[in-house]
Amino acid sequence: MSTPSFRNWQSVQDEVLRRINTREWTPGDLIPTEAELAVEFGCARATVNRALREIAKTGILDRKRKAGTRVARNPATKATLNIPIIRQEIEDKGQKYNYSLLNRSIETPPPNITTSMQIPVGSKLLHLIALHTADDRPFAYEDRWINLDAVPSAKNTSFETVSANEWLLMNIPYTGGEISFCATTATEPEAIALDCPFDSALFLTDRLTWNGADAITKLRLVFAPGYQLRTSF
Amino acid sequence: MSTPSFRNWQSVQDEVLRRINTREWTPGDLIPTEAELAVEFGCARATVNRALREIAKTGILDRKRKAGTRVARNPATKATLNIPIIRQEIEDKGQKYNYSLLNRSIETPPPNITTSMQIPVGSKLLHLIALHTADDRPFAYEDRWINLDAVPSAKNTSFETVSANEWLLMNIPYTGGEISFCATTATEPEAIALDCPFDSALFLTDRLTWNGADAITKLRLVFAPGYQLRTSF
DNA sequence: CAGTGGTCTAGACCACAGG
DNA sequence: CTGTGGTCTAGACCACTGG
Repeated sequence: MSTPSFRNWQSVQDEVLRRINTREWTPGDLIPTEAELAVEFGCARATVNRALREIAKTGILDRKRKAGTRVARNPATKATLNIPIIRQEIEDKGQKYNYSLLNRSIETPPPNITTSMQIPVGSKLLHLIALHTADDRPFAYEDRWINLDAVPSAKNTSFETVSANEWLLMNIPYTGGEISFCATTATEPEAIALDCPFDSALFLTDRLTWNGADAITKLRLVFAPGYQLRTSF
Repeated sequence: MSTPSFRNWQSVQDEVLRRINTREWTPGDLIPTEAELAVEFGCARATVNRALREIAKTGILDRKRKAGTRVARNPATKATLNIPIIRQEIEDKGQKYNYSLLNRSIETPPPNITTSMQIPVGSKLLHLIALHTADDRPFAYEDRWINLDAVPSAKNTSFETVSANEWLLMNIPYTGGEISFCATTATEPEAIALDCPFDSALFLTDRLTWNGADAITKLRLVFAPGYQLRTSF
């Protein structure tokens, strides 16, 4: 068998994936070492390393020093979600975006907010409620708390024309966060703002953003009926 | 300012992210070239390349040949979703998993299935309906179509003890797929199987899996009330 | 056309963990 | 202790694309 030449890491990656898909290497198998593959493929070890590293990141391969590289037994599918600014999400669909602030106040938040944001009980946070619309129809209802200790400049911002969504992204750095999705029925203010029946099934996003150890903002986004979150893997 | 030495790509990455977070480099800015940074950091260009490449993958940097590297203006947050086998998802929570097949038949699917799977109208597919339970309580209701042309061996599999979920993963390679999430109200059979009211808001996952150009399976998963999908970024 | 990122190479050293 | 992956280096060539 004349081995064709694999001169770049992508072709090496393709070949490795082919061998996995054709069961030439089956789940649980130890595959040859980088050095061996480099010889076989006629390329440098760094090239093989790059290819295998990228595959390992998808979970299809498990790599351990000394133990070698194995085909994973139960590769949990991984998909990458894009979480755009709402305005962009709407404008990308060719629709007209609009934003309106329904409420702005500084309050003591309910306990579930303080605990998830890890903030002293009794702290006051900026509480914003807003509605995002697409082509003048309700799109998403936003209920947000902002940590004024971490974002003092929010105190002097009205958020009447610029959504907190965009303002925070443009002005406040963050290092990470958590996000969760679920289905819920509308609360009364949500049903009114989104102009849908009280018992509608709505898609809900809950988001918490951190800058280092400081909670920046906690956000509850309820989408109008029909919303879908999509991605591919 | 005495520049400390950055001898590995992770420390270079940290330093670059620090400069972005501190607004030393602001969104839209062109940052120095790899070669310049390599000199400044006292490391090889490949090291800088690795660091910048990884950052670019998160969307925080935009890189273009000749144009250079810029701090992205609207970095859409990216989160990685783990889509485990349902059994693992349940067992990871320390609960007892059970699976039962409610229906198995070979049918002509409704048109929305044939179109999304890009299959000739009138083709017959294997149709499975199953219930996954956690600690003997309904967890998810599965409605699945399997393309027998792409997976002929499914015809001889009962799917009574092994869920299609696991059987397919263990036996059939795939190259990619699409997934979407939304909220829905229960259909009658779903409400009965999941033992919840008809108007419950349920979390729904729709999944389509491909092997090259062949659709393998299309799956509608409806979760019992309270289900949450979580991740971090 | 020329500047920038993208990649490959050959060799080297290191870190980790299996036996 | 030794084999394996993880990474760094210096140099080179290539590919794309902006001007």
